[in-house]
Amino acid sequence: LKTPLKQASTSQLVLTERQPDCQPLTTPPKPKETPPADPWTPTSNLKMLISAASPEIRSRDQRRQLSDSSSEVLQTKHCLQEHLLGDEYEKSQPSRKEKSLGLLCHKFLARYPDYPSPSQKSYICLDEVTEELHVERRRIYDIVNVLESLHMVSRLARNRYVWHGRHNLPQTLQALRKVGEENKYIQQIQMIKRREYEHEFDPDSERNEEMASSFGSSEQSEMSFVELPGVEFRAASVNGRKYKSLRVMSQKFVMLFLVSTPQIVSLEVAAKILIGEDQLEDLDKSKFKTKIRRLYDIANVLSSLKLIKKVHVTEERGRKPAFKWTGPEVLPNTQDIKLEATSTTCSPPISESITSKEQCSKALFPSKGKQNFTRHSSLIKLVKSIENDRRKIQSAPTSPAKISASTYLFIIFLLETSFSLFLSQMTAEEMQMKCALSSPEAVPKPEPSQQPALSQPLGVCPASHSCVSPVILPHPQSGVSYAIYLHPSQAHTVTTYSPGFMLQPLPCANVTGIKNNNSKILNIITTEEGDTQRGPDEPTKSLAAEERPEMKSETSSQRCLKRSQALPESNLIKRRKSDEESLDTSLTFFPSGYLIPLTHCTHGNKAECSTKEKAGVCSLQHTAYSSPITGVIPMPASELKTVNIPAFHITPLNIMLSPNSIAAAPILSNSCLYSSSTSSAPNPSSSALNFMLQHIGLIPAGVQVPANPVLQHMPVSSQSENINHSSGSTIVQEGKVIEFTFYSPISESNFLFSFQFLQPKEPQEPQAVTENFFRTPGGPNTEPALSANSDGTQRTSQGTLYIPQRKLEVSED
DNA sequence: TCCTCCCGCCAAGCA
DNA sequence: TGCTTGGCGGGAGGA
Repeated sequence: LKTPLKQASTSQLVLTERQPDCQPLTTPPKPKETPPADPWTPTSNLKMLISAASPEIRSRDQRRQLSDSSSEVLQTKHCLQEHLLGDEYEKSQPSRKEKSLGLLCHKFLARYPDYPSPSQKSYICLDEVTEELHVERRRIYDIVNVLESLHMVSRLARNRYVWHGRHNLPQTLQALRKVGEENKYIQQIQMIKRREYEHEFDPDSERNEEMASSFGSSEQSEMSFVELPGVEFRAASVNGRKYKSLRVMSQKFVMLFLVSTPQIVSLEVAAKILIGEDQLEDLDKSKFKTKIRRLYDIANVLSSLKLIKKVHVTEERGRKPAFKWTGPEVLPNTQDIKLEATSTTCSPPISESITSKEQCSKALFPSKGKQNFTRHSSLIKLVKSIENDRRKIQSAPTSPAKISASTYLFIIFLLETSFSLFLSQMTAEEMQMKCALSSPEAVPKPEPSQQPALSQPLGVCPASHSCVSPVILPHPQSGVSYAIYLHPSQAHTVTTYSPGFMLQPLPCANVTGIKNNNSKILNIITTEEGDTQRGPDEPTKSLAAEERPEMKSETSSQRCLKRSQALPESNLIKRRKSDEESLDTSLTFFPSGYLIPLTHCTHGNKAECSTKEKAGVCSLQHTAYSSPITGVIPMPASELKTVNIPAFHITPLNIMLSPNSIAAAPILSNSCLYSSSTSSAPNPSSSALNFMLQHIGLIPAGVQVPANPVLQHMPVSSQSENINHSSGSTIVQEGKVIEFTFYSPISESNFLFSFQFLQPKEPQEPQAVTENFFRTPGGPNTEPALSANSDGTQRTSQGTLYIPQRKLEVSED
C-alpha cells in the first residue's frame, strides 16, 4: 500500500502551484477516506479540470485514482498493516504540515472564486465544507473568522455564510488602515520596540510593570469589529467574546501592517499590542503564548490569502519571527487628502466622507464623555513612561544616567505642559488686553468662513491626529507667531480658560496645497471668542454659530485650510509680508501641543513692542516667545537647513515640518536665545518651568531653576543634503537626522538626542534604524561637546553615557 | 531547545 | 436542550 508520502514538500507543492490570479485548484483529499461520490459542484468540477492541467497534480491524482480503484483490497491490507505495524500506520497519517491551517485554508479558498459574480452569490455551508475537506468544524471556524474580518465572507445564519471573495478587500484594508492610524498603532509599536531596547541594557528594569501601566490604563483599549457599510456583521456571539474574537484580532493584526513602515510586524510586537489592548494587568507569559498561538492561526490564513508572508527579523537580540505585508498597497485615503488640500469653504463631501468612515469604524474610541480636560491616552502612556524615567534619575542622580526614549518623550511632555501652563497663567484680562492692543489690521475681523471652530462641541472628532486643532498665537512684538496644534479637547480648554484669547486654526501638516503660501498662512489671524457665553448679537458669536453645524463634520485640518485660503489678502499679510519674504519654503506644523514660532527670529518690531509693552502685553508675549520651557525659540533658516525631523518619529505626535518650520523644533539658536531672554519683564514661564520640573521630579521642591533657556542648538552637519528643499515636503526621507539638546537641571548636563531613520531602497534589503542618546556635561548654556556622525554609529565623547543602537535586518524564509 | 500550531476541551450563546 | 461557535492552552511535530 502506498499512501501519499509524508513529504515535507507536500504543502509547499500545493502552495506554490496555486497562483493568485488563477482559478483556485482543488487539493487532494485525504487518501484514507475517499468519499464514494464527491458532491462536485460545476465550479469544483471546473477547478478540478484546471488543476489537472498541472502535471504535478495530475500525477498525484493518478496515484490517488490508482489507490481508489483498489480501495477495498487496499483498505483491508491497510487494516492489517495497521494491526501489524503501528508505527508504520502512524507514518501513513498525514503529517502535521498536511493538516496545517494554512493548507486547509488553501483548500477552502479553492472552493470559491476570488471575485464571484455579484449576481450569483456563493453560500458556504459549514457542514458541507467540513465534510468535503475532512476537517473538524473548529478549524473551519478559524478560517471563516479571519475571512470575515476581511469581509471576504459574512455570516448569514447558523452554519451558513456568504462568500464575497476579494471584492470588499480594498475597501476593508482602507478602513483598517484608517482605524489603525487613528489607534496610533505606529506609536505603540515604537514604544514597545523602545522598551525592548531599554530592556536590553537594563534587564532588571520594571519592564513588565511599565508595559502594563502603559497599556493597561488605556481608555481606547476596547475596539470592536470594523465593519464596512453594506456588509452586515452577524457574529454568533457578538457580546461576550467580541473583543477577544479572532476576527477583531485579525483586523488589528492587519492594521499593524498597514500602518507600519516597513510593513513588517513581528509576532512579539503584535502580541504585545493585542495584549495591551485587552487591558491585561501584567504581561502574563501564558497569555502571551496564547496570543502568539492565535496570531499564528491568523497569520496562516492571511498567508494563504497571500496578504502576508513569513520573514525573520534579525536583531541584536536574535532572530524573531515576523510577517511582511505582501497584499495590495493601501495608500492613505487619497480622497481625504484631496479634500483637505483643495477645500475652501463649506464642503459637504467632507462630512459625508467622515460620516461614512465613522460608520465603518465602530466605537474605536468609545466616547465616554471624558475628553474634556483629559490628556489623550497616548500621552498618559508617555507620562507613565516619564515617571519611570524620573524614578531612575532620582535613584541614581550622580551615576551615569541612561537616557531613554522616555526622556525624549518627557521633553514632548514638557513642551505640551508648558503651553497649557502658559495659557492657564494668562488671565482673561491679559488676553483680552492682548486682543485689544493688537492693532486692528493685525487682527482682522473674522469672516464667516474664517471663524475658527474652537467653540465646536467636543466629541465631534475622534481622538486622532487628524483632529488636532492648530491655532496661532500671534506675537507682534517679536514678529513671530506661534502655531499650536491642539487636540480639540485642549482647544476647548483653552477657550474655556481664556475667553478673549485669540486662536486661529492653521492648515495642518503637510498640506500640499499650501506650498509657498506661508506668508499668507502665517498672518491670517482672526479673533475668536471661545467663550460661548457671549451674546448672540456679537458678530463673531453669530458667525461662529452659523458655522458650527458645518464644523461638526469637519476635521480641524480641513477647517483650518479653509481659513488659510479664505483670507489671502489680509492687511496683516501686507504689513508683515516683508518679514516673511525670506521664507520661501512651504509650511507644515507640528500637530502637537507645541508652541511653535512660525517665522525665523526677527528683531525689528520694537516699535510695535514698545506700544504694547505699555500695557504689559509685550512682556507677556515675550514670555511666550522666550519661554525656556517651550524650547521653541526660532532661529534663522540658515541654521535650520541642516536639521530635519523624520516623520518616522517615536512621539505620539507626528512631527512633520518643512525646513522653514523646523525652527519650531526644540532647538535653540543662541542668538535668538539671548535676544529673547534679556527681557527685564517678569517671566511667568519661569514659575511654570519650576512647577513642572518639580512636579515631574527633575528638581526637588523648593529649588528654583532660572528661566534660562534649557535647550540649545547643536547644528547637525550630516545628512543635510537629503533634505528636499525644492519640494518643501515634510516627509522625511531616509537618512535624516534630528538632534537637539536638552539641559537637565538635576544632573546639570545637556542631553543630546539624535535620531536617524534609515530605510532601504529595496524592501528586501536589510533595514536599519539607529537611535542614539547622549548625555553631555556642561551647564545650561553649554554646547554639547559632541560631534554628530552621519551614520550615527560612531559617536563618542566625554560624557557620552549611553549609545544604544539597534539594527534591524529583515530576511525572508 | 525553541518554534509552530494542531487538537480538542469546554463554555457561551443561539435556535 | 441540543447544537453552534469559538476561546483557550496542552503538548506534539518539526526545525
